Amino acid sequence: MRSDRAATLQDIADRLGVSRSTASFAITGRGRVSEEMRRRVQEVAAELGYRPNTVARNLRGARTGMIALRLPPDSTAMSYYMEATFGIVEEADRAGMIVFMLPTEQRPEGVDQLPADAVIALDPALDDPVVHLLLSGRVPVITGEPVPEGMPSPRGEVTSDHEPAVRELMDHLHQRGMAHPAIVLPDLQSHWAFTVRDVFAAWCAEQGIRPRVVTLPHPAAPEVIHGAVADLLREQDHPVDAILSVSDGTVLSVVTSAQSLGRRVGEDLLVAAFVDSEVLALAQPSITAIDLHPREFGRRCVRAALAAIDAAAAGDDRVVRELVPVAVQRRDSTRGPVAR
Amino acid sequence: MRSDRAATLQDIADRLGVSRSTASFAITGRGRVSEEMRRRVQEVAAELGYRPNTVARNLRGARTGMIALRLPPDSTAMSYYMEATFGIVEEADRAGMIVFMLPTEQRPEGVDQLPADAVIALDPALDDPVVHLLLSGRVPVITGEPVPEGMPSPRGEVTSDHEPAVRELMDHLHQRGMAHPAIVLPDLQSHWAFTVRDVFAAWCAEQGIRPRVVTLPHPAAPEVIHGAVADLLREQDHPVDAILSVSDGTVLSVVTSAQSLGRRVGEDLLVAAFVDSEVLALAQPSITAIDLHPREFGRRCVRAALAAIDAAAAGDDRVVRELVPVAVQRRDSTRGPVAR
DNA sequence: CTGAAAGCGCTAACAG
DNA sequence: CTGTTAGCGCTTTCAG
Repeated sequence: MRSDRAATLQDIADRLGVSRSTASFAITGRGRVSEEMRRRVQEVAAELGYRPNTVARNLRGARTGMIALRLPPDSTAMSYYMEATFGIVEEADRAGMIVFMLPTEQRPEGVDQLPADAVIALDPALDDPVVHLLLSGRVPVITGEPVPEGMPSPRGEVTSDHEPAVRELMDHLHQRGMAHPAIVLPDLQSHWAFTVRDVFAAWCAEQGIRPRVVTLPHPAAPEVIHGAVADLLREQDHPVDAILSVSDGTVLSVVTSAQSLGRRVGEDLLVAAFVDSEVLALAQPSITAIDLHPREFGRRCVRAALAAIDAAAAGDDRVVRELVPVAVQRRDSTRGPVAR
Repeated sequence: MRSDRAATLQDIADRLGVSRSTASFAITGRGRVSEEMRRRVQEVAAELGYRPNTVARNLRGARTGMIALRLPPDSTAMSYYMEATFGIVEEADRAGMIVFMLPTEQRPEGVDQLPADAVIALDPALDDPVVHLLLSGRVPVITGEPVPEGMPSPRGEVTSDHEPAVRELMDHLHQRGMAHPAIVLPDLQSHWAFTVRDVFAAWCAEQGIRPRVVTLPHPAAPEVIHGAVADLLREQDHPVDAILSVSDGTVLSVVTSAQSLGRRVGEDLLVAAFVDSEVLALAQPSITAIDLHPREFGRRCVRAALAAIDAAAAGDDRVVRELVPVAVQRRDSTRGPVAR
């Protein structure tokens, strides 16, 4: 029954012998139109399988109905970003918006004028030129995690509430007998990496413990991780009894390295990660980690983006801020000594 | 120097005292326009920071410039999809197109009339109603992996060349001493899962080996996997000496379960996965897997999509087909007995 | 309560 | 070689 080309407002109007505008008002529910008319329009619309042409609608409204999403380069392995992305897509969909992904190797040309109403940039890194361009462009940018010092300010910032969780994790490890912790950091120029490092250091200082920090290239090859773990476990004076790995991919290598060096993870060596992922629950022993609630985080990014779009339209240049709670997932890798 | 609103073709035209169309032709390079004129237009365009308004351009061209991407539900953990997505985004970008993601919980309403020039659906599952809707909709669909029997045919199919790789993997395991293999399958209604199962069964039949197939819910909880592995290893008559796990998340649990049951993976138990991911190289022992080249796969999907778009415009309804080679990554988990 | 008409920014006949 | 003009499908004043 339906023709090859999509039905337009004009088709509906013609069918009813009314004008386009009447049909439009009836469909959007915005204008003054009789109840009877609205009913008939809806009916014909349904019959013709009418879908408003979003392109035309957006052209008219000087909007695009789109949110651009920038993930950090080299993020492909982290399920965190995948989850966050789905959260973003889900919430955008509820607002009738579409999420498109920026290519990792974005050509800088034109990136300051994307066909989008807002950009969401997750974990913006200080050394990511694309993010710099984005931030100085025309479209409002919301970052997932704040921008590191030295970058232009975004129009919105959604932040995970890392500090209390990191402290809770440290306290938990302490309770389970940790005396000589080490942290394995990726060399990422992101706010998240910086925060975790600083809170770790602060906690250690408060406890009068020497903070051992190992920085590894990102992404790190297994041998590199293995070497770093071996170094930590072989230290003569105070062999490490807990290793905190910032990224979830790395922690698996940490565990297997430690095991191959004769350590029993969860017993004589505690291990945890600062970002959770499905495989950490599947591993054996299961690995304690901080659940960053990426899906909810993504949803909040979209809400911040919508707020920023409205604000920008109203000439309001306040920065939207949101804080997302996170949770420590205690698992077997930090259960502590079975027998002393 | 640049005003608040974005520059338009009219702005350029006014500045040069020419007409919009001249500016348009000069920018797109399509029309007949003097070299001199083109140069001046380009110059002013650069100066004003002109970017063509894609929304307007697409409205005019009755196109959207967008490709919709549908990932299977419950795919969040698999890095395969993330890689494939980046390949898709990258290649689409080269063609000046944008990739937006469909929400997992897509409302069926209107899905047959998406604002997209093509849809790419990865691993379409027989029981996914959204894919059915998509396939009977107006916009051409390209599937990554063929649709299972019983679904409408898509306009394009990109397939991984699984069979030779699965055979190569089986031969490899056989060489390394495998006598009693088992396969652990997720209960996915996808072509991929069906193919892998069938090739496994065929290979076993040719060798006169009894094919042991265990089907697990997807996603499977670690205890479930552990239970299945325990059953396989405890079989009295012919305890299994090789476990093939279809999904990459599951294989990690298989390894740790086997280890906790006293097996030495890579020595007295061979383990491999049918889809590779970064963590499999990082695990210890590193795990043999089939590298599906997801990035390249994604790129091919886009090329097929572009071909399908052109074909559809030309009224041509041939189905575009592509076969992507895959590669077995041999790692420590299938090294075989150190000493017999 | 409804119709006519303008226009969002762009492209592509068709004239000159 | 360039200008004029007519839309793409939609929303939204402004008249009636």
